[in-house]
Amino acid sequence: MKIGEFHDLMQTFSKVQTIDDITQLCHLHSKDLGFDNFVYALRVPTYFSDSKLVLIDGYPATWVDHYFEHSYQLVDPVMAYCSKHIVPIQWHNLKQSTYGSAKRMMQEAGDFDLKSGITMPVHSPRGEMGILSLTVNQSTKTALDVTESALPYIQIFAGYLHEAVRRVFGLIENPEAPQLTSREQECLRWVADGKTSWEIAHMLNVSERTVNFHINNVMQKLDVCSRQHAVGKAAFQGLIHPSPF
Amino acid sequence: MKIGEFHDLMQTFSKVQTIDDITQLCHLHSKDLGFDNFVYALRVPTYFSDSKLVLIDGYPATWVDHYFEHSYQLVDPVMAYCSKHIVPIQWHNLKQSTYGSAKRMMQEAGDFDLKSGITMPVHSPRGEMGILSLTVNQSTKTALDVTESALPYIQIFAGYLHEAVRRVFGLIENPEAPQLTSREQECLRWVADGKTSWEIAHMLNVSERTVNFHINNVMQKLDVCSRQHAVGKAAFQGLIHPSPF
DNA sequence: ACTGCAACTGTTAAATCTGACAGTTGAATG
DNA sequence: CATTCAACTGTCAGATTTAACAGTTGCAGT
Repeated sequence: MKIGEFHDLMQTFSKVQTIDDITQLCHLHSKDLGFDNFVYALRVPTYFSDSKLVLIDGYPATWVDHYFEHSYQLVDPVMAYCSKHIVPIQWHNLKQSTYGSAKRMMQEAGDFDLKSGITMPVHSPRGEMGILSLTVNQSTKTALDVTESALPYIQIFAGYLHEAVRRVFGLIENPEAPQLTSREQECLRWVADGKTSWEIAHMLNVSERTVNFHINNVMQKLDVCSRQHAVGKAAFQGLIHPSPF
Repeated sequence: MKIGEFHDLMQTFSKVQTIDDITQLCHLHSKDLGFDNFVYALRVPTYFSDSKLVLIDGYPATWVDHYFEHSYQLVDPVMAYCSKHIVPIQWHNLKQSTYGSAKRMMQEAGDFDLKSGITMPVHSPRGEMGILSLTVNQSTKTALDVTESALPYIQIFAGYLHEAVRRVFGLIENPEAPQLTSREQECLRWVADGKTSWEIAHMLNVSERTVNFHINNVMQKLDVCSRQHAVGKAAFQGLIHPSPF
């Protein structure tokens, strides 16, 4: 398929309104690219101590259960790759882990018909991470050719898919995100960099009271009652952008 | 050009060792796609109150100076788009801002021959944001066709470019990142979520002293001397992953 | 001229954190 | 069996933050 056509096809993602529609499209497009199965996982951080997981897949439910029961996400070499990179990887090009647990996992995946595959990580502004994997039931030369030639396509695929899921879940706009004034942002940034009120006051040439005043306003706007939490929550919501933009 | 060929071309990015090489490749590839000029900007957070900016471009230096002198990054609609999205945008599809300043900016860009363009944002695991813009000196129908058909290509282009720059700057692996024990991570996460020592102690069923002990260890490992800073620095270095992975 | 709002300032009591003191216990490893 | 290391615990002085009190100033838009 020509890339222009494929790109046009992907625009269907920009209209959908439900997860079911997205699932249908994923089934369709992964078949088009010659794959037998797919899985898309989106991690949406809610707090540091918690996050939501959105799963869209055609995987055997038994495998998915098995995977999370054994906390395989902690040893999965695909996961390790995804948390560091932004371009796709074919499974057979992953460095073979020396850990027995990782090896065992990949073997068990094979038992569930997940033999060859390609995975594309997508990272978005608030730290959400999406992972799209496309799989083939075989590990023949032909199967590897399928993953090879899918390299460019999966990047487009994963991008529009990820954007669609973010849109459906309301992750793009964050209407609740409070507006911080520039002075508030400034103080908060210095707090996040470990400065005390006294230090910030001297840097900004204002009184310590003023610094506390601004930080207090920040804490109220963020609905928290300590600086630590303010830093954590703001970092989370992307409210403190590193300068210059 | 076929996408397979284009993808193979992009693999040249995975070998380069210097920014100069990368610049050459960008010149080459943007010409190939029918564009007159390009700019790639990478924001690398260092602290919350500071970040490094890597610029790779063929833009008129006078425009770049002009841009930063007037702090246009704060009103630039392209920037605003990039900080929220992960798929490319053609400039003529950007919502026209009601703010006079944004409109004036786009007009001035036109005076510098930046008339039509397409931009692709790339976000990576530690919050670095890369922006690749390809431009045409005209705003004719033909120019818009160039941007239109570049939509799929620029996604591949930006991905491999971004990965190359990250590699060259050593942003992928972070060898200095200290290892936190599981208990230390646990405490730190709760701190980032705004809990006091007393609260954490009760949640973990240990004494308050123990919580302080762990957090103290964290602070030493991170070389900081307050909880705020620990949270900020850890969030920055990606040391506290939201569960489950 | 009136309104709204960001930025700014002083004081004090109570809560919380920081850094210093010095250890025990249990699991894993060689 | 010796060693290493994560996890755990107590106390106290001094620093810092939090939450409460009540305002002034100057700019921008209606």
